Amino acid sequence: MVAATGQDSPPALRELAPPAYVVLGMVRLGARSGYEIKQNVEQSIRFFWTISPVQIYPSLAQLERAGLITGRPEPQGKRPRRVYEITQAGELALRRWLRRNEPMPYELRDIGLVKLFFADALDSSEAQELVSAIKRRSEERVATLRAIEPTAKAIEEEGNVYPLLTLRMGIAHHQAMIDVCQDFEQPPEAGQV
Amino acid sequence: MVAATGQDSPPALRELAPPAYVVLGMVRLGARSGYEIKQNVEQSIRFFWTISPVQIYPSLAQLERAGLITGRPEPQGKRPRRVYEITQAGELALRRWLRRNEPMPYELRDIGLVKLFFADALDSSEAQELVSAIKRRSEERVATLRAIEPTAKAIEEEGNVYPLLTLRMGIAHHQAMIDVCQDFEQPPEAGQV
DNA sequence: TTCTCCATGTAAGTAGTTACATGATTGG
DNA sequence: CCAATCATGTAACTACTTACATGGAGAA
Repeated sequence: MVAATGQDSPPALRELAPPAYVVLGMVRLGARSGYEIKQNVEQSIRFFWTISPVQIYPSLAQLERAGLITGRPEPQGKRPRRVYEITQAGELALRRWLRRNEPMPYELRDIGLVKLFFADALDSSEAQELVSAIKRRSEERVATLRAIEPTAKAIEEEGNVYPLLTLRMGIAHHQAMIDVCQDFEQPPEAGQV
Repeated sequence: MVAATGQDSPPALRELAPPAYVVLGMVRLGARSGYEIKQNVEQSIRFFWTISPVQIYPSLAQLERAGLITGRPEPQGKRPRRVYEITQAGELALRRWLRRNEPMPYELRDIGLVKLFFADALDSSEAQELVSAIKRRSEERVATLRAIEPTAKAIEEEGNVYPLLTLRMGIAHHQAMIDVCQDFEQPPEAGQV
């Protein structure tokens, strides 16, 4: 591909990029302003997708031009503020994206695992220290995720069950890493339970 | 930070970036040329770190200037080729990096989980289809990783045990996601085993 | 009054990818 | 002789991050 850089064609007509769908989905779940979207992302999907204000505000404008959300000014006193709602067209576009069966690459970038991979260069006690650093990191992550569980359960009560599912995945995910570290530190006896 | 863009100071003296350490570590494990490094990465750490030829060759040059590896030409016939070995200084630098206790951010970027997070927008059968797509993806990943296990075990026999550990983590990791999907598809009866 | 939060952006820089370019060697 | 692989690179582009800019609102 050569063209379609984004300067030449009106963004409203081009295929939406993932950040725009994230914004659209968050508006659907009740985030009203760009600021609220950022807050909600930090409380939920940031563990598998990040987005910054610099991406959020242009995405909101693009979605509004495309008629997928409607915005109206709702200033707090003299502080400017624009609040949004999803439209019928927006609901449809979101569902179409969710149904679209396209490759979903799972991209992990983890210096910790890279270091662990090369840990044979260290002597054994230092390498063990690396293993427990990795383990501690996952333990902290599990604690962070558990702290979010009540919020996710409240969202579930309101009829949105999938945020809780992704949370459980994150927890299971890191718990599995903790278990592997533990096994490695104290190898289970063969023939024992 | 404002300066230190890389054009102005000789790269040999600046702090090495992660890709350079990846290259250094791979040379230590026996990858001789840039090409071999790329091959080995594709067989191992690509699941948590990727690197392209465009990063590899400049890194090799930088490491050589810094005295952490030594290279000599070893053409295959008329095809040019440069092979490398790690130096004492290189071993030290690698160990210093491995020991350095710095934050090790765990960065996951996964459109699949994002879609799952928003799946309440779909009706229930479509959402279930998404869950099984996620599950299938992890099953395929586990199969891919299992196929690498023999290689990792061979490397273990040669005295490098940590590559196998990171492989086991990857497997456990995705197996945990599979289990969560399964639980969600067939909720376990409370009070039952 | 001063600090933190709310709210929205611009400008510049970093890290990385993809596409392309080149050409030799090996195996069928 | 033709395709796949070996081997090394350059140039252009994309996506994202960080730093900065601005200023009102509410709380201590």
